[in-house]
Amino acid sequence: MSKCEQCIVRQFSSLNALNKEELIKMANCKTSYTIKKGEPLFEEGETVNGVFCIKEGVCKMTKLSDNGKDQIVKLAKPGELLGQRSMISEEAANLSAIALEDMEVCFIPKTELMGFFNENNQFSMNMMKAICGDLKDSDDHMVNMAQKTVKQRLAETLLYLEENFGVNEDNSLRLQLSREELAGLIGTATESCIRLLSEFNKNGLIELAGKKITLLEKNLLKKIS
Amino acid sequence: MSKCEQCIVRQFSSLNALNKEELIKMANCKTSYTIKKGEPLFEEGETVNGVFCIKEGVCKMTKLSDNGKDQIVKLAKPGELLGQRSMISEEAANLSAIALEDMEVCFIPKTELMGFFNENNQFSMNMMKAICGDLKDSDDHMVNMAQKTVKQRLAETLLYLEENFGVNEDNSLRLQLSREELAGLIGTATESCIRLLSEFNKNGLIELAGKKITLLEKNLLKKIS
DNA sequence: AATAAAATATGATATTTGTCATACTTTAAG
DNA sequence: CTTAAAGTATGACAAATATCATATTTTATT
Repeated sequence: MSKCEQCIVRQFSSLNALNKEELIKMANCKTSYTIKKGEPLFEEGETVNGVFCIKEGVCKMTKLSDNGKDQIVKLAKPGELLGQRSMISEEAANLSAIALEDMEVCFIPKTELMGFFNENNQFSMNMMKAICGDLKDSDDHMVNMAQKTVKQRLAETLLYLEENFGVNEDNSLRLQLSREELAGLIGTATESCIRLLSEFNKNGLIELAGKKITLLEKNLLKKIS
Repeated sequence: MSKCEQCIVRQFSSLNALNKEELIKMANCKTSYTIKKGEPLFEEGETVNGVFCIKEGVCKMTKLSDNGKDQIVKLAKPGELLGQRSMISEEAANLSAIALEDMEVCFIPKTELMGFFNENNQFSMNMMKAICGDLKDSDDHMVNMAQKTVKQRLAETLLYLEENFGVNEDNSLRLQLSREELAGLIGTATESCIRLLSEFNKNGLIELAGKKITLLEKNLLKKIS
């Protein structure tokens, strides 16, 4: 069993408030999982009795809309915790978490975390701040969905993907989403997404090479968004 | 200075976890305000060093979009606390809070609340749950914005307004929003909102009488949404 | 009560976006 | 390597929505 104490990603999450003793306790009760690309960590409606800590890989948090399309509500990367909201609300998961890459995650059971809540105020505070951050992001995202055109949202999302998930050596976006996923993220039909990508490509804003997307004119993209 | 102990709305918010002693402390540091319809409690970008507790009246939480339109992110009613997110994140307000009716609110300074956080775990937990509830609502709202048509969102919103804010004696929606505000809530142009209201009216789903809106065929509205 | 201002309503039209059909390309499976 | 399946691309068209213009109604102000 690996030690939480030595886990690098811990520093980037609410867990950085835990002391040595608490980390040892946590290491003893956590479970580690390997999740393959495309597999779920948990799905909408499931009861998640604890929290997942992402050690490696990126996942999408999606919600199935009435029209049958999966809306991507959020992308989560190493260091982030998943499932906090459902755990705290004591409700079933509102979103599904699906691996976009092979992932390594640890599961920390609710009972353990609740103990930390009661004993470690800084930890509670960190957790609250994380959720508050999610709330702000969600509100902002909602306003964009409501008020911006698909073109604006695509431009914005491309910039977001580069900023938050980086690029490969060839400058293409590191996180490769399918066109369908990208459409789900910006909230549009897959064909519309493809069409606009083609347009951006023709206009020299981006370069398309198979699944690879490279941002060429970030200033112009910013202007569009 | 009125006593928090005897305030009815307290029971509906996170504050219901406070004990007698804490309530007395709070009563001594809180400030009460009367806010007239149309006036702001606080605005986007302001620093809010505490939390507002709504005693009476409803307010809208809005965000100004780049296109100049005000998107209503949330409606808040008596018992709800406002400004928690900014306070906890230690950031400027992300949203403006504007009174939709004459309001009575109390302001509780941050310093006081932080003390309660540290001493009263149930209070922290309540606050977290409230924010988690907001996050779920926001995520759901976002998916609706992205995936539903304006017509669906209007139908859904009308039902939401009746369910959450009730009706007058004549069965019309108690909370009267202007067409512009309603448009801001469902995320569309004012004209589109008016047009669809007219359509619903013609089809007998609702009845329009000036600013008054009465839901006639809730089952059909539900079907549409 | 008279007038101005704001809100509501509706038509005409342009734009955006979704849907369906189909072709092409890449990936996966045998 | 071959074939099927999935993903990507594009055209044609329909539907949804925004925008602009203008009329009507309501509300506020003097």
